[in-house]
Amino acid sequence: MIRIYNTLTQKKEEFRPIEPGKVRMYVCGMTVYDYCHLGHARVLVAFDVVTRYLRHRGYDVEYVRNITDIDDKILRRADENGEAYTSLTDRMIQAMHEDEARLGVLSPDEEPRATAYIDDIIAMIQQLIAGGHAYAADNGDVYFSVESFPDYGKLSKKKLDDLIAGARVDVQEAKRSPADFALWKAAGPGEVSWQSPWGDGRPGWHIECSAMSTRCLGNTFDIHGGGPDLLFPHHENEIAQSECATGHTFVHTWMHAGAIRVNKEKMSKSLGNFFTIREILETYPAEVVRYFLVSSHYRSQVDYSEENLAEAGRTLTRLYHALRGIVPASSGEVPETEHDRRFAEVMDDDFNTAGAISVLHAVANEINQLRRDGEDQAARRSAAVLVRLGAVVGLLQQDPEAFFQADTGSDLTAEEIERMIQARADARKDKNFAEADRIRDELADKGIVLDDSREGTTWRRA
RNA sequence: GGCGCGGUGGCAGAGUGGUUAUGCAGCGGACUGCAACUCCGUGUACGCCGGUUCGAUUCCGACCCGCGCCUCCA
Repeated sequence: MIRIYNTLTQKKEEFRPIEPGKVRMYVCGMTVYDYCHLGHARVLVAFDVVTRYLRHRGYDVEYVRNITDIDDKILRRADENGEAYTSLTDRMIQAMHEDEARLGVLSPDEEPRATAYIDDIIAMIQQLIAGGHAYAADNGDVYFSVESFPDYGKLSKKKLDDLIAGARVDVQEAKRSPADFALWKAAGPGEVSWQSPWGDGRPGWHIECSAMSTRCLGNTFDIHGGGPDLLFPHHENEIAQSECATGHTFVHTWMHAGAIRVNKEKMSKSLGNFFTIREILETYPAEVVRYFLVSSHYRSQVDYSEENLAEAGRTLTRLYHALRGIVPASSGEVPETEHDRRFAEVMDDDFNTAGAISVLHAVANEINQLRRDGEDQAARRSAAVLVRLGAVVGLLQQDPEAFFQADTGSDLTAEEIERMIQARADARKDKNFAEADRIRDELADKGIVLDDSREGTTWRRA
């Protein structure tokens, strides 16, 4: 039985999909006006693990993650760049797909783009107006009337009175209440726009997710996820829009990832302290970044630091060492082990990847012991377990040599390194240890570490 | 101010009413020409004060500290 923490009820609940065996999940994806940063990576990886694990447990998962490709920030950035907004969004979408692939994030089943759902968006706004939940203002905007939805605030636990009194929200003449938010924004002269019953304009920020999720997954679906800062207002507003438009419960389980921090401050656009994924991947192997993200629980806050990434690298290296130089048995031939059961036990508890990783280490330890004792067949079976459990969290799927020898940052080619290793082997045979050590030191200076074993010497990047 | 989350060993990070998290780093030993890798062994923990309990790091309350959202942000 899988238990998931539900932001709506603020507790872990037994997960029961609406349709047995089938999971419908929607995750808020990117607004594509810039490269993805580490915070995006966290959400991508977190829900990638959720999807992989649910499938591992036998569920048929329909995973939808949208792309918001029309929005004020996009238009502003395109304008600054002097390019068409579609050229900006095309570029950023392609970059996002590259980043995802490098992090081992599987593609969602559907990736709806807001601009392809304008008709659905307009239809939903019409439903809201017809139901008395929205109104067209004199300026051509259409607003959602927050007071028309008694449950407003149920996700973020906010009281409408506090929101209005706090009123850091836009106070605009056209709004009936300061907490009302735009469903449709009238276009200014020369701005990108679509035709609508209220004049030319574009969708507001929140409506596209309501329209796309409903269109792709139905009025009510199982899981809706996203980053921590979407909880309010974005997800709160989605609930209001969808439940008022359809008359049905929108989502059963709300999941939110924890924030990434840098130097004890939240990493955010407004603070300007964010790292893009591609920036980080210049310094660290992608799988190390993924390991770093998976090594703590998806809801906890994590601190990005060089020290933490370096440690993730050392730890992942240990796991790959266990797999080095042996061919895992075929997984189908290895029945469920105690490790598989333990892994499922911790993952069933709200996707506890930190606990799952401790199981991975236990398996690696077992492999190393078996190899020490010459139990090669048993070691191959345990290796199969390690690889199949690693797959569920998206780790350890590379050939170990590829992991060890990629991105050396060294000028030496593999051939040159092999030649030096051979020269060292010759020197050792002649008991010329001074020369052997000189070669080893020279390689170390260039970021190459040697590992000696009975079978010979292998190398890896430091 | 409103709402919410958290304080675990040198560091990272799970978890539990009484019994080993795990990893990194450290220390001792084995292996090694010496190292690295690996193996064996090993130390240091649950913010503070009360309460409940036979027993609390784990439940309850107060306090201190940190953080997030309330504004574009994943």
